[in-house]
Order: sequence, then structure tokens, then C-alpha cells
Amino acid sequence: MTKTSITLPDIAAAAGVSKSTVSLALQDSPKIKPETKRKVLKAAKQLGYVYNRAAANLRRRSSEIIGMVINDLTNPFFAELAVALERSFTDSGYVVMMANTSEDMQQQEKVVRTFAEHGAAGIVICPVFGTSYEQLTSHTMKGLPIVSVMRPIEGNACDFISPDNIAGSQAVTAHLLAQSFTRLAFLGGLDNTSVYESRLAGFKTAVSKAGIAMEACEILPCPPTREAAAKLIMERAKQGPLPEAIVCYSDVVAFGVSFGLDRSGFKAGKDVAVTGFDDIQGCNVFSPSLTSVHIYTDQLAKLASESLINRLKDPERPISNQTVMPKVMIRESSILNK
Amino acid sequence: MTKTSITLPDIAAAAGVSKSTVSLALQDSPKIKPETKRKVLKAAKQLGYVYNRAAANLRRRSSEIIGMVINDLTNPFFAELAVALERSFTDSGYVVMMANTSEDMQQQEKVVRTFAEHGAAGIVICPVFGTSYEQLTSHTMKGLPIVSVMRPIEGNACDFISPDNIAGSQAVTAHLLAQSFTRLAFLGGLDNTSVYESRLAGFKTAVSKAGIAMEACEILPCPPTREAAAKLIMERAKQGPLPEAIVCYSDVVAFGVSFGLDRSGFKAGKDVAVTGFDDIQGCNVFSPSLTSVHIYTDQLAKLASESLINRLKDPERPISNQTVMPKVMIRESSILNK
DNA sequence: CTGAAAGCGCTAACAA
DNA sequence: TTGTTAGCGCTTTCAG
Repeated sequence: MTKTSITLPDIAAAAGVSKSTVSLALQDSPKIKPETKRKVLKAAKQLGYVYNRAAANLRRRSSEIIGMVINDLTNPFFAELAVALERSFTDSGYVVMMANTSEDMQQQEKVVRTFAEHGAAGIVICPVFGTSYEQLTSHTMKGLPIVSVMRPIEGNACDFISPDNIAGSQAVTAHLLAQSFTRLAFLGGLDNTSVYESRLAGFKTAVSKAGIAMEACEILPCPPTREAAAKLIMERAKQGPLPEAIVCYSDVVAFGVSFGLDRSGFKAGKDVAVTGFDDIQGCNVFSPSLTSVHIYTDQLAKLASESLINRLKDPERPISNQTVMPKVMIRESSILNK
Repeated sequence: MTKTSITLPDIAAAAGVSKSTVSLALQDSPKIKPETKRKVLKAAKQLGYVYNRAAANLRRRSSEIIGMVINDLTNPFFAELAVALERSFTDSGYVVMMANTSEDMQQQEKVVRTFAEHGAAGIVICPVFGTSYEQLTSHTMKGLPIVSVMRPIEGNACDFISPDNIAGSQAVTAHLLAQSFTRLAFLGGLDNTSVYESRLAGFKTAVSKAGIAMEACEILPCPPTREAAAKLIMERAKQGPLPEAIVCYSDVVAFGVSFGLDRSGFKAGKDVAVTGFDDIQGCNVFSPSLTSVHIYTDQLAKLASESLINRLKDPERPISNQTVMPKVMIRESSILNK
């Protein structure tokens, strides 16, 4: 909190005008004569005045604070998302409070409440799976505008921005299929979560469109972490011939798979084609570079901030779901015989 | 901002007590009879009351808001640092506002001021190189507690937390030297920046301790980005035999070098030993895994939050500089002949 | 143990 | 165009 307690009255006295004139002048109101404004601004600068937004917000009953709550910031993809969101909101003149929930529903409820207590105008959230608007707002912060990104809020109560997971997954699977692979696997992700279902659905669609029986394919869910994926693929490697190509739930999972393959004596992009999803920064570091589905995180963030800001302006506007079409980025990991 | 305007008077009325009793009860003051407290709490819950911290802070002239300003959030290392800082402060009951400066001094001054206006109790910052306390506070937010991480604020005006860059760099260089390499290079980083100077100094110390003439070594500074490093090493590769081992300024730089080597027909960890610095998450993804200097980001973040919180409690305490000893993590990229 | 009253720094009618 | 007057929702002496 600002230590120096220079306040409106102080600068009013210095400029020889009234408190409210100063207030208006600081807001650059057209009601104030230019000369007076200059006088006020000069006095303010001279006294080292720091505007107290908290006080202004209290009086005005509004704020330019956005609460950003993210399910897992240690996951590089979500960290990238958070950064993009911060940028979007900051660019629009908001200031963002951030919090991690570690996929913990309790924690999530707590931080949303904390943000509400701090006067957040709205919340942008990548929620824990299974979150509903009611539990988020504890039935008590009704009307707190919330937009969710990547993962929906149950009951369609909130604006929602996400990549087209089905299309992306289908496209990357098709890219693999185009190489005449017939034994594919979909690996990673948690059963019964929306993102998993969508990405798996895209995979299945592509497979059946290619006239391949799903029985020829393996579905291997696991927590979407590097460690879990590595462990899973290492165990799988012991149990017989690997699939020719593995469509991974996410890049993090793909990194884990790649690592696990390595430890099992196989090489991604050589013995097995591997693809990721999200196209995070790491994808083209080292070799083989990882084929992935680019989901335009910046664009998602931009849509999210626009959505939320629009809702702030008009709370009654209909709820909207927006989807961004992803793009397959073909790199080394998915092309064998290199 | 909370839409529902349930306020202290409302719950006072509902509970049949006064405003101030409610306030005290909500703070769990020992002055209030347990029974009254219960009554108040129940009424509050029932009415869906949301505590207004902004108002409380205004009155109390304090806040539990920390402003976190980071030079480059698109750099995965700083993103990891930001996440660790958020966690530390949140764990201590603070809420953090975050902002990126993109290494832009103007932007940096702006966000610090914005945070001050929002009533931040203190600032944790990884500053743009060359930042001084005076410019940060525009001579006007005097006394705003600031702690810097990784990079110092000029003039030693602020608490400062950093890894021991010299020791880390020296250690990782020594690890290379132990393999009897004689032609080493230090690559990446910007001249005249404190981190660069330290890491380079560690390199030089190790080299001369090994009895090798610095003339046998190359110093190749460049912006600490993947792209710049890749470009630099590719150009260097055209100009004759590469050094046997390259100590990189950071992991990001090392990734760039590894990539550039690949494009030039060489292989990190096979033709050239490569090491990074920071030990970010990506280091052991793919192969070769990257030897790096682990700098205990979590610990740095913890010290930073403790420092700042202590200063909040006692603004007069002497300024402290804390250093964390790093640890070399040996992986594949630095061991040839595998 | 509880209530009354003043005020944090600002904005917003309403007057002048 | 500017000043006066009330508060925003909360905490905090000070009385009772």
C-alpha cells in the first residue's frame, strides 16, 4: 500500500481548487478548464501523488481487476496460456490477479472467492474438470462474470473458448493415416474429461473414415503428465509390438512417451511415429522435433478477454461458445524413415 | 466487482446486532461472545455475504496484494519462476497481481505504478537490466517495498535473491574440463548484464584453474533466445572446427545451440558437449537430455516471498542479498562417446 | 461484551 | 466551470 499519503485534498490545496475539481481534472473530464487541469496535474506530479484505485473502485463500485485461475501452472502448456491471457487483459487496460488451483476443487473455490473479495470484475478460468458455475460462485457471488478457456464449465452457464479438439485430433490422425499406418494408438488423458473425449473422438473418426477397425487400435488413457505417460509406454513396450503411430493427448504426454520409448530402446520418429497436441514452445527443441496440433493460444486468450470484457459491459448478453480451428504442424516425430 | 451488495449493515440487521459487532465477529475477535459470533456468521452465510477487502484495506491502510513483475514471461524459465513466486506468496496468504514487461523499461515503470495505484503492499520483480530503485518508483512511490529476484536492482537499494551464478557456472565448466576437453566456448547472454558477467566469470575461473589459456576458448555472446543462439552456432559452424564443449548462458540458449548444431549436421552430446543453465522442465525431455545447472527456483521464490513479507513487517530492516548454491545436473548432452 | 460515530480516499449528484 | 455534500463498505477508537 502506498506509504506516502498524498491525497486529493492535498493536491486540491496545492492547486488552490477543490477536491472534486481535482478528481475531475485527473480523469481528464471535459468539464474542467484546460488551464485548471494543467495546474492540477502539475501539483499532483510535484507532490508525488499516487492515485488510489481501490478507493475509486469502492466509490464507483467497479474495478478493472480480472482474476485468472488456472488448473495447473506447472504444466508448460497452461503456463503459456496464462501468459497469453495476462497479455490480453493487460493490453485492454485490466490488471490480472493470478492463482493456481493444482486441479483441486477446494482450492479453486477458495481462490475464486478471494478474487471476488478483492473486487475482481470478472474471472477467467481454466477450471478443474467437473466444475459448475454454482460451486464456483458458492451460490453467493451470483452474477460474477466468468469465462472459461480450454475446459467448459458444466451446465453451459459461462462463455467458453476452446480449440476445436475434435477437428485437430482428427486432422493429426489423418496425417498419420496418410502414411499408411494401420496400427495406431491414442495415448494419455483422463477418461470422462471433456478434452479427452473430444480428442479421442477426433482420433476415432479419422480411424474409421480410413476404413480401419477400431479394434486394431489401442486406447491408453493416463494422467496427462510426462511421468505417467513415460511409465505407461515403458510398460506397454514390454508387452509386445508397439503400435506404428501414437497420437498423444497433449505435448506433455508426447514428451513423456518419447522419453519412455527412448528408455525402452525405441526412438520416436524412427521406430514409432508420435504426435502431440497444443504445440507448446518445446516442440521444436531437440530432435526429433514433435509434430503437434497448434491451437493458437494467443487467439484463444484474445477471445477470452474479449468475451469477458464484453460481458462486463453487458451482463445480459447471451452466453457464447467460441471455437478456434487448430492447425497440424508436421515435424520429425511423425515421419518415419528419415 | 461483487454485484450482490450485501454489506455489514445488512447482516447486522439480520443478526440483530450492530455493524461493528459484525465486523469484529467476522474477524473472529475475542471481544465478541461466541454465541453472537455464530449468529453473525450464520446470517452472513445465509445472506450470501462477500467480504469486501478493498474497503477494508482502504480503511486499514494496508493490503495483502503483491505485484509481480517479470521481464519476459514467454521465456520458459521466467514463466517457471513466476509460477513459483505465485505459489510462495499465495501460500503465505497474499494475492498476486502479475505483469510482463517484455524487457521494456517504460512498460516496467508503468506496471509498477499501476500496482502501486492498486494498493500493492510490495513488489517482487525480475527487473529489466539496468533498473534502479529511483526509476522504478518514479521518485514518487518512495517506500514501496521491492525485492528483486535473479537480477539485481542497481545501487543495491533492494533486497535481492539470486542463485550463485559464478559457482554454478564454474562447477558445470569444471565438469566439462574433467573430461579433458581443452577447447571450450561460452555462448549466449548479453554483454554488460550482471547475470552474463557472473556466469562468464565462473566459466573463466574454471578454465584458468584447469591451466588452460583463455585464448583457447571462445566467448560468443548473443541475445538469450533460442533463435539467436541457433543462428549464432550455425554461422560459427561454417567457420571452422567447433569447440569441443559449449557452456551455454541458459537452457533456452542451449536448446537453440542444440537445434543449430543439428541443422549444421552435428549432434549435441555426440560431436559437441553442451550444457545449459537454470534446469528448466524441458531439460530431460527428448534426447539428448540437457546437462544443466539446477538453481532451485522454488527456493529462490520462497526466499523472495519471505524477504518481501519480512520487509512489509519491518520496513527498517537492513537490505539483504541472498544467494542459493546451485547444483550441476549431469545428463547426456555433456558426455560424449555414448 | 456491544453500539455509536468518525473517517480511509475517492466519485458523483447537485448547487452555485 | 467549479465547489458542496454525501456516501462506497469497512475498521476502530471510545463509551456504555
